[in-house]
Amino acid sequence: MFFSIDTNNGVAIYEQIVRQVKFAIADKTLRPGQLLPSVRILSQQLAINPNTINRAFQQLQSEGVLESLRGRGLAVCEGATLRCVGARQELLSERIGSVIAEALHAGLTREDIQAMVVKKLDTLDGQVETISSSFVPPT
Amino acid sequence: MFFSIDTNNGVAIYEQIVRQVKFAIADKTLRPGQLLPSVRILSQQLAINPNTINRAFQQLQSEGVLESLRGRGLAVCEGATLRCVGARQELLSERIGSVIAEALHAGLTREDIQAMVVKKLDTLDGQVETISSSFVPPT
Amino acid sequence: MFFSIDTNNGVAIYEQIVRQVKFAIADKTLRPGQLLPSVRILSQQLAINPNTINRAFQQLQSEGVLESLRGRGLAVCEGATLRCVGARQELLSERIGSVIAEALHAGLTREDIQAMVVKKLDTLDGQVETISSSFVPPT
Amino acid sequence: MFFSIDTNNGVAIYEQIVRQVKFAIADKTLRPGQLLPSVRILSQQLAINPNTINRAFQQLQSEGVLESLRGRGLAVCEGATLRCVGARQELLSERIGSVIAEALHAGLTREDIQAMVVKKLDTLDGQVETISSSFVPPT
DNA sequence: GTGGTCTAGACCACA
DNA sequence: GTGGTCTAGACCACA
Repeated sequence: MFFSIDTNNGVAIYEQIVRQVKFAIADKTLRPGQLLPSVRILSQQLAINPNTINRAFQQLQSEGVLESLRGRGLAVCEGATLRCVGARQELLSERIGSVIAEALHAGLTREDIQAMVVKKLDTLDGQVETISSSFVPPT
Repeated sequence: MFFSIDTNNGVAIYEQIVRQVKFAIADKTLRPGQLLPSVRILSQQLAINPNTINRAFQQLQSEGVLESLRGRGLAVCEGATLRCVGARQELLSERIGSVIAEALHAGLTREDIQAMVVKKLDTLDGQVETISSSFVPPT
Repeated sequence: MFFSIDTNNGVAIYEQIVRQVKFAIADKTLRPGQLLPSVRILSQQLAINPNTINRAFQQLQSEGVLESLRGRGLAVCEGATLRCVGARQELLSERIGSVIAEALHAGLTREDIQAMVVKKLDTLDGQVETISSSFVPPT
Repeated sequence: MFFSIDTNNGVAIYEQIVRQVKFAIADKTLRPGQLLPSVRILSQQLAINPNTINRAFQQLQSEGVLESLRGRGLAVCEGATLRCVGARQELLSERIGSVIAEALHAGLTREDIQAMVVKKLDTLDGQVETISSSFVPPT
């Protein structure tokens, strides 16, 4: 399962799902044509109300990332991979920018901030299996 | 003025105010005994409803950061500085951790993430004080 | 319904609600895990604005007495019973102390005050359960 | 000085002054014709804004308890003593009733409440010099 | 249905 | 002038 929901980070749950679907597509964990887990199953696994999953999937359809295959479920659209790589870059960049802006505004120095980032990377990176990145560096 | 409100970053306005007051105290921009700008004035300057300011200030009182001086205004409590330095550390650490967890989950490597952080630092820190950076700002 | 609001006794409405929720928990009228009546319903029954109810509930959350179950309502926290028993003792003791201090200051004797208390107990306690009183109710 | 102001008991400051003037008159600490301390002096002694004292004194004039003597100050009205004795009875009875109602509502028994009253009397009565009471028992 | 946030505007006590 | 409380009503996320 490629979703992990954090109900205390201020990001709406449906928004977290939207982001993570895009990330999984950028990642090629989900490839064009591939079906997503059903709303019912996801709702059980994440202990999230189906309406919330639905709302996320509807937004992904309206953005042309997912498409409905009658009677089969929701599949990743053709050409979504590239767009999701771009979207990932943008989504993460925005959030990182917002956090760093707050930290600078709070009076921390570059060095303070970089130290905190490294510390968090040390803590969190170990917890995830290392995956070779398909990340496209900032333009 | 030491407040800057972003109505689109998912963080509630009153919560942003709470954080920034704590930051300003940690910063010694606001010192114990000092009066805060009045609710009405802040409300005008930030174009935020007075009730929203009030809610933030109520929370800060309940946390022992501010105290009400009847008819005069709200003042920073004695001993708030140290506690706010701790709070600042915690608040920023949490948010940075959340963003980095998301970035790792999205498949980025340590190096990808650090590169994005440096890029943002160059952009944002440069807006304040270009000299302090040893990197060439990208603009 | 375990709430009774008096809009003319100087105590803020939201504060009366906070106290009475704690009393009901101390009382075991409300037990840990149990859901409270919804804001909308309480607001109708008490003829009080929902925001006022909300404010009381917010405070109870910040004190760790209630917790929000997303989309379901507000529940009594585990372990709240004991803390509310202590809080009840303290809240009532404070108010009784304040009234007695005023009565003594006004020149009444211990005996005067105790007589007034007995009289009030006879009147008010009789309204609930006349049998429990060993005094003859005055009215 | 016969005033003692408690800014944390929920009763408005001007209301506390009104009550205590009436108590002092009921008590014969203040007798008809006698002048009250000036607003300026009271304001200094109580560390209360003169406007607040003024508001209390205006209410006492409008109730016929005090009268203005041109160029001399405010004096206790003729016949105020008896009315203040009645008022004292009523004011204290109301407040005591309100507290006892709350305690009963909170689930305490008569015995619980009387025990708390006795305990408070033991604590507080010692602090005040014993004064023979001119208290009129409940009708 | 649930609570959470925000705006708009009133009235009050106090300095 | 200051903050504190309350009402009225809107919109949102979630179950």
